[in-house]
Formats: sequence, structure tokens, C-alpha cells
Amino acid sequence: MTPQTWLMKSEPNEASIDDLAREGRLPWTGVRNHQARNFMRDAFRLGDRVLFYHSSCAEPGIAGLGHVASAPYPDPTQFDPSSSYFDPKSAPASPRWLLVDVAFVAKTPLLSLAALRSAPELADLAVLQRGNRLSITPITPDQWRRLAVRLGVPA
DNA sequence: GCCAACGTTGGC
DNA sequence: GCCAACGTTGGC
Repeated sequence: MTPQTWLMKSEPNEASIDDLAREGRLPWTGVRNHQARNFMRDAFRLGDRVLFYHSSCAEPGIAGLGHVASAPYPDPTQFDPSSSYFDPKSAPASPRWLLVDVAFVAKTPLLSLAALRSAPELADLAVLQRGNRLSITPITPDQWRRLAVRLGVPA
């Protein structure tokens, strides 16, 4: 089966594409939204493509590529009282929050949010829809082909 | 800092 | 189950 593609938002002051490039792979900690968690739990497959999106920063946009590098497993920060992601309602026997590891593939020239919005052929991206706040959104195969052109990478 | 959008909480 | 209040996200 051909890999699916996901857009995953990260605040670069927490984890940037440069952090991922340096570390090679990172656990995608901190997802605390059921819909985003369910994507990782139910739909992610090893090797799926990840579009690494910088959010809540001076220049939001797609900053690089990765791939899904693990099966889903419990996010350890939910059990850590010193973590801002601590969830007192979660127990190790029945963890509420899962994550996957994401591996580095490549940095791309920043495809900024402004550039995404100004590309008519990308207007259907979920991340551009009014009111969207979801930190993980699916990218269709056709959307990926159009994005690859803009990113200057092979589809 | 502002604020639109949307999710969650909790009283009823 | 309804819904008002409140909290969070995230661009600007």
C-alpha cells in the first residue's frame, strides 16, 4: 500500500524541524485532542509521510518532511506531574494519550502559511480551512502531488 | 495583546 | 441532554 500523508503541527520553540534533523527522530509528545490522537492510533502506518508544520511562531508554514517511525504507544508526558502535558485523569493501565515517533527525512524551504493561502490549487487543504485548529490533518494523494510541486520535492 | 473558532466543563 | 461559561488554539 502506498503511504498516506499527514500534516503535523509543532511549535518550533518546543520541537522544530532543526531539532528533528539533529535528533533523527522524536516522539510526538503533547497531542491532547481526541481526533488528532485517533489519527495516530487508527490511521497512521509505519512509513507514512509527515509534513512538518511550524505553528504559533513568526513564520508559520511547512518546514520539512518526515515519516512515521513507530507504532502508536502511550505518551509518557501524560504521567509526569512536572510536565505541562500531565493528565491527572490518565492511568498507566489505561492511557488516554498516544503518540508515534517521527523520523527526519528532509528540510524544505519554508512554504509559509501566506504562500499556502495564495496558492489557488491548495485551497482545499484542511489546515487552511476557517476555524481549523486540529494539530494533525490528513493530506490526500492529490493534495500531496500539488504540495510536492510547491515544495520542490519529488512526489 | 486581540480575537475568532471551537472544545470542554459542569449546573440544571 | 442542553447550553452558558470558560479555556485553548493559533494567526495576526
